[in-house]
Amino acid sequence: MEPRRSGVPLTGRTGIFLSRERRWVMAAEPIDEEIAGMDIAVEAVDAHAYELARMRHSCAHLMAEAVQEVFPDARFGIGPAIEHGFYYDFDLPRPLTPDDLVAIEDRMRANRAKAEPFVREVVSRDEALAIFGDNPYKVELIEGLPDDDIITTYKQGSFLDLCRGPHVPSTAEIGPFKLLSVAGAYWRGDEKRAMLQRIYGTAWPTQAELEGHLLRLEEAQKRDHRRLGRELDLFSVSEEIGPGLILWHPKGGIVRYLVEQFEQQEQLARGYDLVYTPHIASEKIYKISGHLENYRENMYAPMSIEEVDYYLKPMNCPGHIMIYKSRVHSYRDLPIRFAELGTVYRYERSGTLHGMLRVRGFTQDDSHIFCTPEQVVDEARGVIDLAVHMAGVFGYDFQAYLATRPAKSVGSDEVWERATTDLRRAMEERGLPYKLDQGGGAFYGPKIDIKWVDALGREWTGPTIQADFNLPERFDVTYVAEDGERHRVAMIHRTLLGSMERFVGGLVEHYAGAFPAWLAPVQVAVVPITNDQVDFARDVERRLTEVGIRVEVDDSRDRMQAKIRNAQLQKIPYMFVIGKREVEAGAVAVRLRNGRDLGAMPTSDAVDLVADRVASRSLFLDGEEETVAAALRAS
RNA sequence: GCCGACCUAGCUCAGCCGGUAGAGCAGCUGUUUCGUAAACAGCAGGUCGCGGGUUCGAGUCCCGCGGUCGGCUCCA
Repeated sequence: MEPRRSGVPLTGRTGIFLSRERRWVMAAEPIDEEIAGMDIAVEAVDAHAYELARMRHSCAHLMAEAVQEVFPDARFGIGPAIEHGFYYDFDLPRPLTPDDLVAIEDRMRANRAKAEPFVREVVSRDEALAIFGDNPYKVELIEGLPDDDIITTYKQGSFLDLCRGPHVPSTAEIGPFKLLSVAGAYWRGDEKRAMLQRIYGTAWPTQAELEGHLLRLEEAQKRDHRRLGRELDLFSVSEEIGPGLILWHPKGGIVRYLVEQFEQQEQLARGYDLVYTPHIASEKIYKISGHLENYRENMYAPMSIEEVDYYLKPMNCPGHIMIYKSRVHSYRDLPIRFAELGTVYRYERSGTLHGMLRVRGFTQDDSHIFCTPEQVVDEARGVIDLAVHMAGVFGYDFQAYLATRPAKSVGSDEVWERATTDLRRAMEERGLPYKLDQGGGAFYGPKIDIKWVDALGREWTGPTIQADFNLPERFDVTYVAEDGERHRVAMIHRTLLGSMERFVGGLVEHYAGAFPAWLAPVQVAVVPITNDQVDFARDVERRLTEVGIRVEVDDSRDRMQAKIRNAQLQKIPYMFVIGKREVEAGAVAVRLRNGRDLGAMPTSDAVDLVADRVASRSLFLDGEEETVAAALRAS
């Protein structure tokens, strides 16, 4: 049988699969055909993951049973296992309250204790329709099943559900769980359809694992860039300025500046040219580019300037193309790499805004590479090199994806084939392992997506390298080849960090606000113990400032303990404590923000230590940290 | 945009069944000058998100709007 949309033949295999939506998809045991309508990107047929997902899915049923007890009129949607737990969607007579969750959880525990068996039964289509006839959601699911599909139900206790399974033998085998939140969710993810109430929960084999997971959630909360952004005075959002528009405070500004400087230097060293393009542009350009046709819902209303409509730019590509087209280019000029920290404005629906991570105005580290078709592989490889380098500097792991042709797209099959092969080759030649993101490409071309994997194992938008067949056509972008004829140029869009907003927001969470020395807004806090040491502290400040180190002297009337605590809370990497002894010895006592006390050392040594760590963009504050980290990696 | 929750001092949060706003931290002033995560005291600070309604009386109840949060959808 031909898999419909999956691209991964599953027939005859047993197991579970992690779909592109990061939802665990369970197959019957054994699979007698492919999973209907599922867009499978990643397969994970390992026994442990299988059992975990099975247990979580059973927990979803346990929850549904409890909901049915509390709300006899409830109609049930779907209840799959997901990455760390499960959810179930319900159509209920009234909104759920936090108290409901507690009640449902209590019933779940009681029902689990009954050790009810999960009973599988094969039913005919007509039987299924009869059983679930009063539930339009289940009816729709049944009607969507292929004609020859085997339809099964599972029952535990009083709860009967249309379900492909599999399940654990009895509710007693469901591990420790906790219900986490209620949220609205469209039926079948379609915003034109009914909104159901979704309860999210998490479940684990052991209590320790459950607690571990809850602890990780807490840790993620502590790292929330919105909270740290306020505590560390990095940025804010003002209702008066407007939602989704970021105000960068001085301390956030310096971090952004340093990241930008670093990236610009790297680009200049790799043959990029820096360009600048305006924030608004005439409608003429967006008619040619197709943005008014295809992207209008993300663009802000135009302003009229002497009878012509002008738009805030949602992308930088048109500007870069116009720079390219300002003269005729020989094949000898290519590749040409235009880079710009381009600020763009896009309309985002209010409900999607999220701190610095999802905003309405942002600055992309954008670049467009114009080259010959033959140069695409080399150029893509060059970008990958740079991307891998950046990941290393910021201390991210990464995972690459090759996103292929989506259903709605432009261009011929052979052009797609060629570009996809080029991107694939670039990764393979570079030895970069990647996963397939079937149908995840842009409408105008395939792309490589590299996701940063942060300190908590979460994936973030990272570098993306996209081939574009659309714009070179629309703008008729050409070069003159050796044969003296004009040929169509190949164009690559690429961004490394994505946007400064999202990247710096992500960095805050990755580092939990404790930036490495080179990025720390304040690198050294000088702490005189009493007023008698302030003059010496000023001296130390001067010496640090002279070598470009950002320093603050805490000459407040606080006690030393309070000064240290404040520096600590600001996550300042180095504290130079100065008492009577240090002044006499011309020394400073160095304390790291991790609590380690390096003791007194000559001021010049301390300055050198910091300067060295800054210059090398080290992720570690001193040699010992490095050693410990290396040992952890090795183990 | 949709579903739900929330919005009280710069921050974190109290505020009962409607009776006229409170704490800690931060800030300011004073005293203290002290060896590795919070000295002590005083002062000041709020159209309780905004607008309307119910009521003798609204931070508390109702409606509308805005914003935030958790999701859905979408995405750099």
